[in-house]
Amino acid sequence: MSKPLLPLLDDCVPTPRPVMPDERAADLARAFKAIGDPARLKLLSMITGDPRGEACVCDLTDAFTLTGPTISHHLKVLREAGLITGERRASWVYYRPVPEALARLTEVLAPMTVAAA
Amino acid sequence: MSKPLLPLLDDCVPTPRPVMPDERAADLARAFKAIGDPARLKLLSMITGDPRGEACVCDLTDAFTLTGPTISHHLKVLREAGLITGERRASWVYYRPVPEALARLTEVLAPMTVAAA
DNA sequence: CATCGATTTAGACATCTGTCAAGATAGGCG
DNA sequence: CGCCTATCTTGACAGATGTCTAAATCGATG
Repeated sequence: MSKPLLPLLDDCVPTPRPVMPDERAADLARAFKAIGDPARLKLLSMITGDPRGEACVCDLTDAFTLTGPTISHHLKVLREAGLITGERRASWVYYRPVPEALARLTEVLAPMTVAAA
Repeated sequence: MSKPLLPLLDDCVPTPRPVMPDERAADLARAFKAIGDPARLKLLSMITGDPRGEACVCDLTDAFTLTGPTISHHLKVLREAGLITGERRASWVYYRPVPEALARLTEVLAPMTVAAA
C-alpha cells in the first residue's frame, strides 16, 4: 500500500509519470463497458461492417436468439455510450457507427498495445 | 424482427456478410469488459505505460482512493482476462502487460474504426 | 381513422459486480 | 522460530446488468 519515502531498495520505486485522469478513465471505461458484452460487440461489428454504412434493426435481430426488446436494450446501451446513432426511416430503424467515438477507443488502446510489445 | 423473404422494398435487405462468431464475440467481450471499468482501465494504462515494462502493486495502489483488496480484485480481473500477468519478487508483486492480448483488441477495434470513418 | 407490423419502453426477476472489513498467506528480518 | 509488511482471499452487501413478457409508440396502409 505504501512505499518507502526514500527508495531504500531499488525495487518498488515510484513511477512519476502522468496518470490517466479519472474523468478520462471514466469516460473511456463507459465506452469499453458498452462493448464488453458479446451481444453488443457482435451488434457493433455488424453495424460497422455493413457495406451500406448502416444496419437495419430487422437484420440485426435475426442474427441472435435474443428477443426483440433485448436487442433494443443493447442498442440503447451502445447509443448512450455514443458509439452508434439510430434513425427511423419508413417502418424501419437504422443504426450507424459514430466514427469519432470508435477512433477515441482505438487511440487509447493502440499506444498501450505498442508500449506493451 | 423478420424481414420479407424477398425484398419487396429496397429497404431492409439482408446483409449476407460473415458475422463475428459467437465464440469470438464472447472471448473478446470478456477482455473489453475487463477494461470497461475506470479503475481497471487506469490500472492497465499505468502498467502498459510504465517505462520499466512492469508496475509494482505498491505504486498502483497509491494512485487510487480504493482499498488494497479492491485493487487486488481489479488486478485479478485483468489477469483472468489475460491482459496482464503478475509475478512476485521479494516482498512485492509486479504486473506486466500481455502484448498479444492487447493486440487482439486493437485488431478488432481498428478495422471497425476504419470502416466507420 | 382503424389496424397492422416494427421497434421501444416499463416492470419484474435472477444474476453479476464493485466495494469494503476481516482474516489468511507469504517472504524478509530479527 | 516469530513478528512485520505487503498482498491476496473470503464473506457480505448494495447496486448495476441481462433477460424476458406485456404494454406503449410510431409510421404505413387499407
